[in-house]
This record gives sequence, structure tokens and C-alpha cells, in this order.
Amino acid sequence: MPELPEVETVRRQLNDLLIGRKIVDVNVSYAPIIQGDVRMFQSRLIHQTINRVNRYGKYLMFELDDWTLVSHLRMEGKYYLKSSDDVLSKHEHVVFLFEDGYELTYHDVRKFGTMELVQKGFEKNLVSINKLGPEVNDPMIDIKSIYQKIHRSSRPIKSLLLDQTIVCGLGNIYVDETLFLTRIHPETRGNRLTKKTVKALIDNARGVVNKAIGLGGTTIRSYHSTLGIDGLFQNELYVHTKKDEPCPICQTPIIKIRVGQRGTYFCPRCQKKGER
DNA sequence: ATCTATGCCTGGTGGC
DNA sequence: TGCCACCAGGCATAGA
Repeated sequence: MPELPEVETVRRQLNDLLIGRKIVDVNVSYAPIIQGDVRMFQSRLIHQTINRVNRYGKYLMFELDDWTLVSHLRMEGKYYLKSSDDVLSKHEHVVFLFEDGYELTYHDVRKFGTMELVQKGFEKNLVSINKLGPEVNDPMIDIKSIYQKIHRSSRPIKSLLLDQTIVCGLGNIYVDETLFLTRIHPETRGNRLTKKTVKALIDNARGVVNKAIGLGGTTIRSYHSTLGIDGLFQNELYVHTKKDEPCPICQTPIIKIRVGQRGTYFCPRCQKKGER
């Protein structure tokens, strides 16, 4: 599932490929991906040029002349740039045709992804964007306000770190890695954590996210990045997907449980509950 | 107000 | 190319 490092990798690739390309037509073969009216979506995009590809959290934002296309890849969304002569696969649900004979296709096996247009400069008018917390790897992040949100909650820390309104960008992989690095049990309640521990969690999350960006993200299961280019961070994982394998620190087998309906991997010896 | 459960989707896997 | 239950999970929404 693309998390911040994977989406950033996609952003960089798309930004290099798409700047200056002008849209001449848009085809949508699975309408629910498009938020709002599909015909309006198409008519607003025609004759618009892609000026830049931005990102906030896990959202891609294609900056056009008058509009911003906000795209979330959810679990398996991918973009491909190909010739308009190429045959489409059955999983390519949205196609942006450019005037130079190339096209950008949106491929999403599970159809979970979303796209929405908003007037350029008014991205915060979208509820989904407006409610996002600060990006987890923002070097100027305000630990105090994050601590306040975490400390007043009885939810498990795993769920809190996945909550994009507290900090945004983390998904299931990097939360498991962050909790391991900080030696925190994923079911520890937010209100059992000290400010010092919350700071350590955010510091470790920033470190793991930035390291993953440097390696082009993580490729596991069927989750490959745009253009068939795979990241390398899967080789750096300590606990996620490592059930029954020895903990890299103490050799105790990694276990898998469910926390808030999410598969969760951790070391039962290194990661303990309780006040920290 | 807070928190939890459910639905959205399809391909891969494992048990029979 | 057997059949089928189950799993993967980010986010919006319904319900407790």
C-alpha cells in the first residue's frame, strides 16, 4: 500500500514525466473513482496543462492551469505514461490523453483509489485534505500538539499513528517499523505514553520515512510503484511481514496480531506495554 | 465526543 | 486450469 515514501517516489517520477503536457481528452471507465460529476471532471480537464505534481501526506496533487487534481492511490493505484496506441489493461480505469500522443493511465486493480478536482489554490476546501495533520517527516513538526492529541486518547498507539488527522503519511508498514524502533507495544494506549516517548516515536517515524524515500519506497505483495519501478526498502524491514522470523535484536520470533482490524507485526520481548 | 465496526474491491493463497 | 473462504487495508461512514 503506498504510504508517504511510495507516493513521494511516484510524485517525483510523474513530475519529471508530466510537466508541460496538455490534456486533450479524458476517458473514465469506472466512474466511482471520480468524486463528483464525471462529465464536469472531463470538461474541466480538457485544455489544461500539467504544471507540477505535488504531494501532501499520501495525496498526489496535479497542479494544472486552473484546477488541482487530487488523487489518492489507496491500496493499489498506479499511474503509467504510455503511447496512446498501446492497449489498455482491464484495470486502467482513467486515461488522460495528451496532445503529443502520449497518455497517462490510472491503473487500480481494487478500484479503491479516488480523484477529485478542486479550484487551484483551494485544496484545503476539500474535507479530506483539510483535516490532515502535519506530515510525519516535517522537520518543523510541533511535537507538543501531537503529544496532546495522543495523550488524551485511550486508543492503541498503532491506531493513533495510522490516524491521518494526528500526523499524516504513515501506513501499516511504517507504523510497525516505527513502533519496533521505539520499543513500544502496538496496543499501548495513547494515554500511557509520555511526551518524551511521543517525541521518540515521531523522530523514529521521520527517520524511517526519509530512509525509505531515499530507497524509492517499499515493494511488498502486489504493491509496485508507478512505471514498474520497484523500491528497495522492503530489504530494510525489521518486523513488518516477518512473522515467525527472529527479532533482529533478541532473536525472539516476531508475532502477528490484529490491532484495530490491521495486521500488526512486533517483537513480544522488545516491545512492552506500560507507562513509557 | 470518542471510538469501533463495516463496506468498498479483486487477486492470491491455502484447505479440501 | 476446481471450488471457496479468507486475507490484504486506507478511508468514509454508520452506529455504539
